[in-house]
Amino acid sequence: MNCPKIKSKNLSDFSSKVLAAVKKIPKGKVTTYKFLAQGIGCPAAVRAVGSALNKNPALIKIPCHRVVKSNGLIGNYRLGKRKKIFLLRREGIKIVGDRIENFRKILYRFKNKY
DNA sequence: AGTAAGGCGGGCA
DNA sequence: GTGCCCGCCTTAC
Repeated sequence: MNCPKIKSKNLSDFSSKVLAAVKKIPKGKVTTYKFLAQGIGCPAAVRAVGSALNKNPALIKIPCHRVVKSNGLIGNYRLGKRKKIFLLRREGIKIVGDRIENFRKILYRFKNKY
């Protein structure tokens, strides 16, 4: 595919974009795989986004736990869903079961669509 | 190089 | 609301 424009040595172009975008998510907010995909100009690559995050090279630096499903569910996480929930709660995000409360309100949307 | 699997989304029953 | 199925793009073997 040709969406990615930036080249990187260790990371694929795609991953680089994804990671860069994730870093922009403000603390206390969340975004979805879909918006993320849109944000990097590949709205159809939602799955690929997940893959990229799964191989997250800098798990700590990159707040991948702030990325959830578009239906408000937590979704999965490299270190386990449980851990993801823990991290989110620690940022003030409330979670009930597997669902985020006030999902709509704390949802972060990317400004630049491409 | 071919194939399977994955932190998903959307549509429909 | 749930569950199933198909499509999507990338990465790993």
